[in-house]
Amino acid sequence: MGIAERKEREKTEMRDLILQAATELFVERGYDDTSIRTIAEKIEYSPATIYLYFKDKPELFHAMMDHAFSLLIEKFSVVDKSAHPIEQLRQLGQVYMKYALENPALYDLMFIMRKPMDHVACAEDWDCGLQAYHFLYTIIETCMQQELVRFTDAHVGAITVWSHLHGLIALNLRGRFVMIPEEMHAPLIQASIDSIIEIIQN
Amino acid sequence: MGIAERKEREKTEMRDLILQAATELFVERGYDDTSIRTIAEKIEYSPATIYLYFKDKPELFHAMMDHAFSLLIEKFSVVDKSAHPIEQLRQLGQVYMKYALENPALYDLMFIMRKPMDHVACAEDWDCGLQAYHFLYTIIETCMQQELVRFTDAHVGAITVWSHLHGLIALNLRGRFVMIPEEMHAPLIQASIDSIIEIIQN
DNA sequence: GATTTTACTAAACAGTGTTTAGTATATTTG
DNA sequence: CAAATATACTAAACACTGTTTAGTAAAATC
Repeated sequence: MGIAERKEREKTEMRDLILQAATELFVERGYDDTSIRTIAEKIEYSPATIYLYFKDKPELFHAMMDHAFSLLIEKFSVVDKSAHPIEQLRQLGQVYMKYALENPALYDLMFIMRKPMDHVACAEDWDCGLQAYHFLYTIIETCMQQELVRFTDAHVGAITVWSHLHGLIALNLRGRFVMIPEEMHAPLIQASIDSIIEIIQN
Repeated sequence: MGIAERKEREKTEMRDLILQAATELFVERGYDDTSIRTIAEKIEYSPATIYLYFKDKPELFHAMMDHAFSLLIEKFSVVDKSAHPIEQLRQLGQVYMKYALENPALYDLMFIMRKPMDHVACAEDWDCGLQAYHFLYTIIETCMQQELVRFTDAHVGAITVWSHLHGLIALNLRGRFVMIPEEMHAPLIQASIDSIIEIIQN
């Protein structure tokens, strides 16, 4: 049955084509200006076609978010697992911050926007997010086992670190750092991972 | 010239009426479902009337944000200025977190949403935000003068504390804490102000 | 009392996400 | 191979959206 296989291949190719066009538009124009019609126009299909591959606009952006997470998780793998746990934490943090600064639109999609999470009710509906979180959690757990950090609960520790980094990125990304000169934003964010590590260490 | 005064009074009354209706709708239905038409319907005027009082939808929501900030700043005044600086910081943080938990929609408007910041280019266009920030900055400065905290720069210190608190609220508000049981969210946020203070102290 | 200003609105415009009915083409079946 | 079916796609419509324009009563001024 070679035909069925080919059809399935064509189906995923079309899905990827839509997703890629949507991602390019979203990165350069944002969510509101990435309409179903402009995506359709870019790939030279009718708007209705997109609904044959995605239930609605939020689901399309959920798929885009999944893909963005796979890119981040891929980058997480450069963390040297044989290094000192605190060093692992530093590396993970730096990869995270670098990703956020280099892909602001995708970071926004993954951690700020409401729309891609519309169909996410329970934890299982967001396993890409859980997977990324697990990297941090595991390292914090290791740090705790070796009594390197001041936390008594690994979740509290992981969320403390994550929240701090996310807070910086999110306030910056959504234009709330107007009191800080623009050229200081990136250095401040870059330096934050070292300062938070210094602060949580025993 | 009593007529001119009355007209001006009526003008601000109408503005406030629109703002109040818009705020009520926004708090219970969110930004997207608060259309100019539904606001107009609620106050029993035509949609075009709203444009006689606000340039566009973002400007209306900017005014709403200004008002939300004035409520927060009002609450900031309960901080006991004769108390120990660290205690002042604790009180300020608690007021901030309480406000965020009790007014999630308004917090979102003030610190996350893009739309109300559309017309904000420079720092002067956001003086409500700067004013709120100044409360935190001043306390951190006092803490530094008495060598109570480990910071060498008051802006870095203020932003460290703010980012941590904001990160927690923002991740929670935008549904990214799916890995933590729902009933733990509020306690985690409530406790964070104490944990961050413990961590930054000398 | 005539004129101008003010406050408001009906209707339209161009755009949005989404659905429905219908049409060619490709595949399968008799 | 021809007929029947399934597939992939689209044109057009629906009910919205933010916003603008032209026009109309009423109020204020002269």
